[in-house]
Amino acid sequence: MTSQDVILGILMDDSHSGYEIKHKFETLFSYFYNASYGTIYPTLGKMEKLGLITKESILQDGKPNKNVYTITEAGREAFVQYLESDIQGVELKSDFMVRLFFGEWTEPERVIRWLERSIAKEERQIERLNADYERWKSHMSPTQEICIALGIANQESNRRILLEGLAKLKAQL
Amino acid sequence: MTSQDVILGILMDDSHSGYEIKHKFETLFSYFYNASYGTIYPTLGKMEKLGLITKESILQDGKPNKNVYTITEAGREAFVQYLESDIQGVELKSDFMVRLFFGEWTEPERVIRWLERSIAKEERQIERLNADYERWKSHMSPTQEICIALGIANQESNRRILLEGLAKLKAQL
DNA sequence: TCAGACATGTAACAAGTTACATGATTTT
DNA sequence: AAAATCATGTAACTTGTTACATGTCTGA
Repeated sequence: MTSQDVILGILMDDSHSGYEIKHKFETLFSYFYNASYGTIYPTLGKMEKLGLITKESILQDGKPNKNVYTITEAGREAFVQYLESDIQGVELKSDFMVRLFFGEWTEPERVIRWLERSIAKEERQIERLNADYERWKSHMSPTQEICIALGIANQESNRRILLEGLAKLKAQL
Repeated sequence: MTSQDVILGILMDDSHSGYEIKHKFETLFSYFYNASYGTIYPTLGKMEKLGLITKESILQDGKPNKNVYTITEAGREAFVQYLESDIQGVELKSDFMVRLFFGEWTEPERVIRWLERSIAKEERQIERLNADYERWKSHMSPTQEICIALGIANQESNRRILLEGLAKLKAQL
């Protein structure tokens, strides 16, 4: 899976600018994929050269021009090819879990602070995902529903385990 | 969190070679962090130059020499500084979830195959994590227990949601 | 006899982030 | 008056992977 594949997926049902694509990453998507402008803009340029997408410049008043990209037939074929390729394993990099693993090398009070902040973060995320679900569920595909259910269930399971762990650590103080 | 921080953490309670560090990544750790030899060896070299670790070459017969690294006082201080720094947010990159999100663009049979394979994978991982826990629980710290509990709970929640999703998709066929 | 464990290291390449550069409009 | 939104793009840098290079011993 490359950023090109993900951008093709976003352009499959509608044309978008680079700015809008970034927005989609942040709202719908950030839970399992993300990319910065420094990735998005050069990738769109490369994809246009490859003939996977076409660019249309839209003049706006008061705002900068918008470059709206539309997927081509070749782009659709490339996306289908991606869907037919082997699935890559998930990559997770969690600073929080690394610290937890090495938690014995710092004061219990600090570890407790880590846990409390992490729990608060999980709770904010659960609320955000539930709100996202409420807002978009009417036009979400069945597989997208599984996606968001995975996210919510994960965050709820994290919350539960962290609360249990926190209670145990506090009992040992 | 850099690979240097994680390597320092591993060297905190015992000296190890690069090969052994890689092995630790793969067994204890791969769930939330990993690095290849191409990262480990150059990082160890850099850390030695910085005075964070010292190298001792051990001659072995029948096997290649082993470079065993030991953390220095400066290394311990650097590790403590890492533990005092801000926690970085988790980074997740999941090809599986991206495909699920775009699942409407391919045949339902393919999506069902993705789900079935993913469920089988989660089940293997759950067994592996449980086996790891049984093997190491006697010398695991309380925070390490939280770590492994997070991993197991996550994988079990994924399994549950995927099974539910699979049933729904099959019903719609 | 062949795969896998043991063991280190480099070079080429790929991928992605951050910071910089620019600037009007709208909301707080 | 400041911050956020809208909008694009590049250059320098960081980080990391993959493949190559080398070689023995052990167990299936």
